[in-house]
Amino acid sequence: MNIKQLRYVFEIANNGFNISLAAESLFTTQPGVSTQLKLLEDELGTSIFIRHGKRVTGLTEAGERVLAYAGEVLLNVSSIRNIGLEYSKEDRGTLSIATTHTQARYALPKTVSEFAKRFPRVRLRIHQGNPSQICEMVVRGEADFVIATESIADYEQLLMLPVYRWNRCVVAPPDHPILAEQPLTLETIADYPIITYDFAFAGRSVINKAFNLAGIKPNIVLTAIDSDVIKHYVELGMGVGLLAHMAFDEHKDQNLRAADVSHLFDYSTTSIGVRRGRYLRRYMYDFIEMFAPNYKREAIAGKLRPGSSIPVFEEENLPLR
Amino acid sequence: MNIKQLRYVFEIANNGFNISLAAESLFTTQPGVSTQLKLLEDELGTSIFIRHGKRVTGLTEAGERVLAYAGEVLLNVSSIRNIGLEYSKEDRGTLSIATTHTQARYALPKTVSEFAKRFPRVRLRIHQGNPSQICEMVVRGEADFVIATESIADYEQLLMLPVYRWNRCVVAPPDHPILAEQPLTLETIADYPIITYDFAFAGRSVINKAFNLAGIKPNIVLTAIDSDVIKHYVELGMGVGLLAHMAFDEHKDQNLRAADVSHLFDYSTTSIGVRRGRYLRRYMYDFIEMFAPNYKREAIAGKLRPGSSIPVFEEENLPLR
DNA sequence: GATAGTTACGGTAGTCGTAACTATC
DNA sequence: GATAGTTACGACTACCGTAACTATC
Repeated sequence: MNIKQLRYVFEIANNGFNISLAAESLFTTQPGVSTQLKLLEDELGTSIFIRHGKRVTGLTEAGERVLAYAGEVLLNVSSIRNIGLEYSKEDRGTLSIATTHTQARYALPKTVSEFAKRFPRVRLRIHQGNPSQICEMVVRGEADFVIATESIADYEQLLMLPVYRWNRCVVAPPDHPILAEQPLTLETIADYPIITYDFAFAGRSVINKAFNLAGIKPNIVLTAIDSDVIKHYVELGMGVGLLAHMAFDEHKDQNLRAADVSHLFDYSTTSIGVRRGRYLRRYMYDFIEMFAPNYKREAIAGKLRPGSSIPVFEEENLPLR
Repeated sequence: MNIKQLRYVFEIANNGFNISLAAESLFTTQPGVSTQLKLLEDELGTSIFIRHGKRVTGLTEAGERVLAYAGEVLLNVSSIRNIGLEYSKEDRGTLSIATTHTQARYALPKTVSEFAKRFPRVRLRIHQGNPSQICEMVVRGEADFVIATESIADYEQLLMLPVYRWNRCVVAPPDHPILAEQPLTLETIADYPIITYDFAFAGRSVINKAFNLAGIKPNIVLTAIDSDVIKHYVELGMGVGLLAHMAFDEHKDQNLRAADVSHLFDYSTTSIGVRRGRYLRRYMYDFIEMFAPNYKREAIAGKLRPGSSIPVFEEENLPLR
């Protein structure tokens, strides 16, 4: 058994059980992957993948278990590599953040540019996706952090640090009648066509919950994954926008007006998530601290160590944005 | 980087930073270990061990971290091997129990012989040592289980399952005056020379605590790691024995009489401990269930998975022995 | 001078890519 | 017939053990 074989297994499973694809993403040839897989299966005395004739189609029961441990090995190996880099090339490296559009566009820029100034030799990478996609990127080790809102408490392998809470506002063109309604109620909002986030996304479920509880069926005419897209369609007059407070900027969005609706919806919490059991470079801790000043290096390091208990973080006293 | 190199690092650290010794315990040659270590250090770009000239004397800061992750890798690799065995040689394997003399001699025989009958092709191995030794054997992966009393809550890497509670009795030759004293008090016991367990051991601290609280200084004339040794010296008239209830057998110990002293000392809890993040063979779960029927396979498996929270087990309703 | 570790060297074995072959859809 | 996977083969590389050398205690 060797690390390469475990990586091959991992990659085959993450490429739809297609050995040729896996080989490509491993920058090697298909027969090589095939042979190494066979060697590993022979050594273990049991097959890892289910085969229909020659085609690989899924994991055996043993394979599922092997895959889980193989993933851990790869994670640990990458941690060791990172330790090497930490002590040999202190100021160089990569920081890979997986996040949603809203965070990338409205919450992160300040921290990211500060970080880039402080660590000019660290390459930054921002990946976008929906909450489950970005979480899985971190679980698989393809990204260092995930920054997203809710729905991410489900990943046992992620350590989630709540950072701030936020709520929503209604946006509309300056002359829109909804802006005259005081105070805004769910009923009023439901009178108009609504444009808001896609269901898979950032706090959308909170919106649904509020309307459901009130027994109101809102008229959602358009959903998007992206605050800018929502705002654009609101400008075109397609309806009123319902979006995160931070996504509205009085100066930039001069064609729109916003009205706070914090009283109508639950607050959502945005968290930063890291893979448990992973070694984090010092600059990664610094990034966390820049984004969420209440999380100090040592506190997180302790929680990340394998075998440490799942901490429950206070969500009450988080800053609002 | 490869698994072998990580194993070498691990073994060097566990052999007092002596490369020659490590090579021996790895069944290979010293130059081989030396070379591979150098290769790994070169690849990581940082040294793992502190060197005085050519002598290796300790771990660098980076090395400490590397070692921790290397240990995880080796654990995961052995888990994968075990999965292979589980699915290819279901009924064959090894079960390695690290425990104290008292457990091995008085608590385990019934379970062990039952187990041997049910799994005739599983090789059994019982290691003895003091609580910290045997815990570390499990942490290092040299044993599958540790069965011991207290002082083992400190190992974050071990999942401890409390199994039963027990207390102590005083033993003495049949004509000894202490047997006439009713009821027995700490003061009375302290009037006689006492023979009991070594300090490193099984519930010895509970004994100290009781005397300390009462402000009494007991006259402990002899300590041993072994109930049989204690009983032997009691038979010789050197003093009264203070030992675990289960270590006294009315039929076999006909030269001695026992008096219960549960009212004088706190109960001690004996637990079975397994390394977190390790894959356990089915027969291992069966062993646990035979020794502690309230622990079912699925419950433990869930707790063992990496990243799962540290469970707190009830100690209140445990059986007494 | 005994113990511990590194460097040098050669035979062996494992690895990887190309090519040919086979099976599935 | 196109896609997916295995087997075969040869060049190359890595590995391991012996031996010689060097440093520490």
